[in-house]
Amino acid sequence: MSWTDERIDTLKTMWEGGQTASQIAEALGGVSRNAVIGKAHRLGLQSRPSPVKPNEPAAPAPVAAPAPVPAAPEPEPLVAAPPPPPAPPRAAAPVIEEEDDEDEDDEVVAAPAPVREPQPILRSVGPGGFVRQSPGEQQPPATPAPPRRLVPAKPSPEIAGKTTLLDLNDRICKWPLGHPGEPDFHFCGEKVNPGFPYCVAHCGHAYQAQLPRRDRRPPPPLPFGGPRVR
DNA sequence: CCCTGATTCGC
DNA sequence: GCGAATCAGG
Repeated sequence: MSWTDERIDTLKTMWEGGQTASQIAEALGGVSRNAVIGKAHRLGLQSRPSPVKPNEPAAPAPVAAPAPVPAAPEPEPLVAAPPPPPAPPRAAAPVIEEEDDEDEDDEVVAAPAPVREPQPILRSVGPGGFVRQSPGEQQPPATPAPPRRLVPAKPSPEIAGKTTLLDLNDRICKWPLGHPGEPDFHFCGEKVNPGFPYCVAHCGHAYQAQLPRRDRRPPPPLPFGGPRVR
């Protein structure tokens, strides 16, 4: 990944908006926290209350004086709807993200976490084309009116015979094929390489020796069938 | 441990 | 210019 104007812009906006380097890195995708910090400095964005460095006086302690909070937490729209000013969310499909995949999970089960998103909320789109959600912006699961009776969901025909999420266990390869949300999204399902979450073949893709940079070869194939093409 | 940003330095 | 490694504080 390179620093395109667009990405630099996102970096600036988020950095100035008070997002942490980690958050920015994740939003941008394909870069590390360090990369973000390094770039921020090179851009002259420097400074910003560092937990390590002593800070200028002047500003009254932000911690002791929390801003008045509205009685009820305002429900945040699922899709970023930042007030007029700041940059719009980056809705564009990801462009060939390199490495970095990390665990894209956790997002569903997140507990009530302290909201720490001050300003504009920029989000990225995950490898599967889904919109990422920060832990702080969970929508309490709406409790829909219970249906009159529950009918067992029948698997779509496309998925017949495929390894679905529900079929996963410790012994079968969890390498995803296709894109989450699509009707035929499924998992490899081969017998795993013992001790690994993937079969032998997919382990070959997932784990690669860390070579000196100079000697690194091709961009590793991505899980999720690669970036979505629209 | 986790997190944070700052800095260094080989590439 | 880039970012991993490292440092140092919370």
